[in-house]
Amino acid sequence: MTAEIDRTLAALADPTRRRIVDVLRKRPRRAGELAAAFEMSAPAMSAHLKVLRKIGLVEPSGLAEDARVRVYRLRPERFGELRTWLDEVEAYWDGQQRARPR
Amino acid sequence: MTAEIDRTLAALADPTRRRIVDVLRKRPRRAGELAAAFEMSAPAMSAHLKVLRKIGLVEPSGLAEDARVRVYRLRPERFGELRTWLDEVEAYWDGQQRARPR
DNA sequence: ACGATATTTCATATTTACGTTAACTATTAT
DNA sequence: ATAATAGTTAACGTAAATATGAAATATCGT
Repeated sequence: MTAEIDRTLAALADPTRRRIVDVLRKRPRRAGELAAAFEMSAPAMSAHLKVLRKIGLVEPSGLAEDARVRVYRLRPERFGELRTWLDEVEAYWDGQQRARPR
Repeated sequence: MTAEIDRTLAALADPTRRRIVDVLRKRPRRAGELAAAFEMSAPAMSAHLKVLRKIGLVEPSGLAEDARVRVYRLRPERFGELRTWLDEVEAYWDGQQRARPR
């Protein structure tokens, strides 16, 4: 679905959100932890997480001892469609066009 | 350079620009051809092409018979950094990092 | 030279995105 | 019960993105 690629790209276009992905790549984090790490208000971070959550790039793993906290983790499998599209774009090399002179 | 990934994502975040890439993936096109194909004014298309051109995702191939026209073509090698980042993100696997064959 | 054509730049209007503070909900602790 | 904590939602201001028409630039055709 090409609309999903668009939404994935829109979600990742914001530098803060892309860095959130980078941080979560190492390990899951609490929402407040992320807000502090990015020196940004909790509502602002919540909005970013909402965007990422809606397209499914991150997910709150509800298994915290304290039910107030939300630990977000990455869902790397959700990047697959974007990667497939990128593959196709780069396959242009194999198509009619030939390598550019260096 | 992580800033370049950010700029690449920003350039591709607009659905029109992503589709421009898709169209150019098949073959190079004239600017006016693209404006017509997307049912959009020439200035609007020109602005989109400027964004893509600035980060180097497309390039006007200046060797047209008619010097008025600009034929834009894709530069797929410019997607490499984004792809590398995507590879790293997908290397995350269920709470653990795991190597991924290239 | 003159008018038509292709594209970009300019000026401008509208929409959208992002950040902040305040308020709300739910949960934990004393 | 009351207060504190974690997070989200609401309201709102501002900055940036995108579209349009008009004008500018350059080239082609007659």
